[in-house]
Amino acid sequence: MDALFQLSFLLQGWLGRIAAEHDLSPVQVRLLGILRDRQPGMLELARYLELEKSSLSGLVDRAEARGLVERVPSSDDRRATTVRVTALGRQLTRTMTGKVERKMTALLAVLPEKERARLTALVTRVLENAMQLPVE
Amino acid sequence: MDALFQLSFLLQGWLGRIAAEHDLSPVQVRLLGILRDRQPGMLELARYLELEKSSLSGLVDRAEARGLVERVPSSDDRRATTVRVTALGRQLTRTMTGKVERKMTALLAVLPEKERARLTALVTRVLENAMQLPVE
DNA sequence: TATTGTTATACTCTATAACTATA
DNA sequence: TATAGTTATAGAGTATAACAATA
Repeated sequence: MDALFQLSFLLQGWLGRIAAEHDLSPVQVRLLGILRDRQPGMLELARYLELEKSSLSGLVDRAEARGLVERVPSSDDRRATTVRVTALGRQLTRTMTGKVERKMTALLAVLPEKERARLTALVTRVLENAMQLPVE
Repeated sequence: MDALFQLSFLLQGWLGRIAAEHDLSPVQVRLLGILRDRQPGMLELARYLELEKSSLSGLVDRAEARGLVERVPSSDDRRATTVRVTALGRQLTRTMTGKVERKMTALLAVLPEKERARLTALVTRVLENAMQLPVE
């Protein structure tokens, strides 16, 4: 259905512009989002982001140079490195999340509460179905 | 609302992967989509894509090198160039559109027809509201 | 002078291949 | 040998600034 795609372009456009206001690329935002409640190794992080490990090295380099994340040597494997979000990175994430939420609230304000709940329920069912779909 | 964002990531992920199967970037897909029913000038195209004109030069260069689009000199302004999709570009767009539509149909098949219609109506209302929202 | 477009340059993002260090 | 990660290299995508040609 076309409306859902249009909406997805709209939302992603917002995300991109809000990120750009803070000189972040979409992938840097995803990186910070993943690190919100995890401290994964480089390979694990590459898997989350669907990137090659070499791509991740540069990505983390740049985020680290900006003080948004930091590499922490793994204690039990001296080859391995984990990545942790810094206080600065966390604060930046919060700022952006707030902006996004305010936009989203304004967008959905057009619907009365009952219909908003119906929309959420329908989208949630669609998402649950998506999990079952063949990955292809 | 979080579910809508999740859905937007899912759909954009599909688009990206289907485009990658054909060695196209998301922006190349948008370029071809815009050219489906228009033959705009470079500046106009840059405005649609929200790019600098210099960025567009390279984008069109690469698409032209692959035979997907072609530059056509404007007849009434010798400075201006218009961009036209080729038969090959059009065919590629059709192929990808078909794949996306099939995925979308499978995704929404979880909802009975009546609820699918309700979802469309709700999303459409939200989109209409989005037009009214301050651009900022 | 203003507008349309390209070129030069620099940076981010990405992949592949080769490498280092550790397991 | 295998695994975790980095480095070297190359190409796409983007922006800013300087430029050429035409209006």
